Amino acid sequence: MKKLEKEQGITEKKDKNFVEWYNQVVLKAELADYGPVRGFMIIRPNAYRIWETIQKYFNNAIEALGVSNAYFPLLIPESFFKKEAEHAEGFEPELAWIEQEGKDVDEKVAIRPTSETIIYDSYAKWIRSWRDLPLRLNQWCNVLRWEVKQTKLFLRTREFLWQEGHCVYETKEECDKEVKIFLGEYQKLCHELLAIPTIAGKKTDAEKFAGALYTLTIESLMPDGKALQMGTSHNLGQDFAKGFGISFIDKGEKKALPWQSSWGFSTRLIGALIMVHGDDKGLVLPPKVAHNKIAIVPIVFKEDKENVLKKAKEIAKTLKKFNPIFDDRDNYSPGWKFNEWELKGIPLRLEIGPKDLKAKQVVLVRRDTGEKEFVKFSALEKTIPALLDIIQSDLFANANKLLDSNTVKVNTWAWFEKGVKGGKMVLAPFCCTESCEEKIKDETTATSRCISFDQKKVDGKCIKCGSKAESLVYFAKAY
RNA sequence: GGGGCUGUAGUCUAGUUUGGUUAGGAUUCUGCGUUUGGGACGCUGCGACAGGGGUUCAAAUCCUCUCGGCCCCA
Repeated sequence: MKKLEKEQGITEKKDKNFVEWYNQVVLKAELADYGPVRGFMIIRPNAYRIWETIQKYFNNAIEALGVSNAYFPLLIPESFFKKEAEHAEGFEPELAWIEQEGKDVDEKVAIRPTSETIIYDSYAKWIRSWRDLPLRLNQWCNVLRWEVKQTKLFLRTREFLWQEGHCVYETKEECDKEVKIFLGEYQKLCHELLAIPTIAGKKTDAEKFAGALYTLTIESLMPDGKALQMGTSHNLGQDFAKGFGISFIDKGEKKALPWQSSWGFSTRLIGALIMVHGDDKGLVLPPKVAHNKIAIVPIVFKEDKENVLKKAKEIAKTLKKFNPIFDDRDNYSPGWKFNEWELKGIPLRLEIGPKDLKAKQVVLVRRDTGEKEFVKFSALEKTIPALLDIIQSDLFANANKLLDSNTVKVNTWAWFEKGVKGGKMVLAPFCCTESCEEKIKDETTATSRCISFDQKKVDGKCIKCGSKAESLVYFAKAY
């Protein structure tokens, strides 16, 4: 019996061997699988559901902000990469070029690593007047970046799914404002839907998006002490407009260059979700992310079999809006089913057996805490939504505690080193020069995560070089 | 970029040191029956040496190349 447990459940402890634990959860909860080509993953239905939930949530949010969805081509002509030098330089090492041997090809093409260039080529044709602005489009798609680093399911794969928003504005002010608004939407998505707390800020020049004026980011800390970038929003300035010939006639009847933004998050978020909430039994889904919020397990014996099943089915029907899984498989024991639904992260389990039938009640069990509660049939429809809300907010509160207790403010190099080596998110005064950033990376492997939005007075000295600090900056080892 | 480990069924694994039965076991899966309050049991059936080349009477085992997987460090 023990052997069985070992082979089918999660056998690694989250706090003992995090890497192996993570792989087991992803594979055994049937979230993803390895593809036949190195660095590519198969997203299985359990994870794709999560992605669809995220999409639905986010589509609602951006629609309210005047963003429409669209789709642009997968392949990008080589010449497009030459129109914005910094951008091209940043992505060049990771581009995958299509080779068509023996065929007559006009121009070399690459698979998109991101879609700025191909989208802005169209924008140049579409934008004529200030009346065409602002233009706000988003696309859901896959992108390809030929990573040479170790790949990791959801966190770093060569192909991944994401959304990328691309907006065009008349003025810098408008652009600045909305770059921040979209970042705020990301933060809301992480906090409210995924129950993952984040820190918001601005990237240093060394870490900003290739070709951007500046990049805003939200960052979270994973349980193994590595930071994960959850979403970024860039003010691209006017360089892309220049490069791609996007211009408009402004209200003063003069030709003007617009300001542009782009913003994105990827299926990485699913990786974060697994890492932050999962436990030694497997995945833990926040109720709002879970498509199936309840697993109903009837406990049937020979005698009362028919009655128990009948009542269980009836309950399943009344709880339809929670998309319950009705598990009446007779080839598995109840214990087996409990373990399976725990592994897969279903937020609530509802047990009903002959004893419960007599007492007109069911047993409700929370996935996150394992807490059991007897609930009368009549109270079910009220209790369940309330319980789901509590689970959602408890998960966020716990994750928040973890982030809080692992965020430290330091002002000496010794504390800094100790902090980042101990897997903390470290807030330190920093001069923001690339040379200092490079040194820190060499010595500690930590990188700057963001310049905190929360800048009271900075009168300290740079943690590394000792010259006057410019800002308070978060540092951590990162994914 | 540097280093290490590894490849036997869907999964885990024995066998490799010292070449030699029909490659053994567990689990999954198929089917039947008995079961069911924390990974049930009996019987039945299916399923594997990553690939190429070499050495040999004989290769999962030795040599070699290729392909793949995993981990650590920069």
